[in-house]
Amino acid sequence: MDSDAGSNSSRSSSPDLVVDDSMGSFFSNKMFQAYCREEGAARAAGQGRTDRCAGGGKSKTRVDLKEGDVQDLRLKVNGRERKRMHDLNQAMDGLREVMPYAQGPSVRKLSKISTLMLARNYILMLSSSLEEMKKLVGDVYGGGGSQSRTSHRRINPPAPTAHLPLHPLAQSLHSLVGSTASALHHPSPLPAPAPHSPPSASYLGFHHAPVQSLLKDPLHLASSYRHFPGMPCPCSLCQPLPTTASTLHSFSMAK
DNA sequence: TAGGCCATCTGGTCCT
DNA sequence: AGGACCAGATGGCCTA
Repeated sequence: MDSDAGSNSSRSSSPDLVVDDSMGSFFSNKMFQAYCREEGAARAAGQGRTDRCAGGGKSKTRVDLKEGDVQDLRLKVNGRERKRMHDLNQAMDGLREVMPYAQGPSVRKLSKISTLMLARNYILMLSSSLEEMKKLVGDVYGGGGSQSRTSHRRINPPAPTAHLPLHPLAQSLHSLVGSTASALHHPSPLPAPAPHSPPSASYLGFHHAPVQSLLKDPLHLASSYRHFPGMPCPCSLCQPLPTTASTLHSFSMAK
C-alpha cells in the first residue's frame, strides 16, 4: 500500500516508527491509534479530532464513505506524505554530504536549517571565488588591459596541499586555482562544536547577522558569511578551502 | 525544565 | 479525481 516501505527515515530513531515503515509498525503509531480509539467518544463529544481521524474526505463526504474506506484513504494519504517527507530528508542528506562540514558517526549532523544556511553560504563563497579567479585569469592572459599593467602576477601551478583528503567540490576548485591555504589567517578562531552538539548558527558564519535577516536578505548575508572560509571546522575539507587571499581579505574586511 | 529539532498526522489548496 | 504541496498541531527525544 504505502510506497515508502523501503525508505528510511533520516532520523535514527523515529518516535513512532521505530523499526521500519511497514504497516505493522505504522499501526503502532501512538498518535494514530489514539485518534482512532477516541473516534467514537470524540464524535459524541463533538470534538474536532473526530473529523481528522475520519479524514475530512475530498470527493466523498464522510457520510458517503464507510469507516474502513476512510481509514484506508487516511492511511494512503499519510503514507504519501511520509514518503514525501522522507524524500525531502534524503535530499537534505545529499546536501549535507557535499557540505564542507565534518561528517561521521561521532559528529551530530547538521540540522535542516543549518544545512540550508550553510549551503547558501557555501554557494555564495564559491561564486565569489569564481569571480575572483576569472579576474585573475583575465589579468594573466592580457584581457585586463590597463589594469594588468600594475600587477603582473603569476599564478603558480596548483600546489598539492594535501595529506588531507579534499572534498570533491573543493578539489575541483583547488585544482583550478591552487592552494592558498597558507593565506588563511584566523585571528580569532571559533571553537569547534562539540562532537554531539549541533553547530550553532554563529558557528556557521553568522556572527554578525540574526538568522532571520539572513534568510531574507541576501545582501546582508553576503557581508555576513565572512567567517565561513576560515572556520575551524574539524572537517579536513574546509581547512584548505580554495579561495584567494584577496577574497578572504574582502570577507574579513567587509562591513 | 525549557527550548530546539524532528517525525508524523491532518485538512486545505493547487495542479494535472 | 487523485496526487503534490503546504502549514499548523502534536508529541517525543535530546541538550544546556
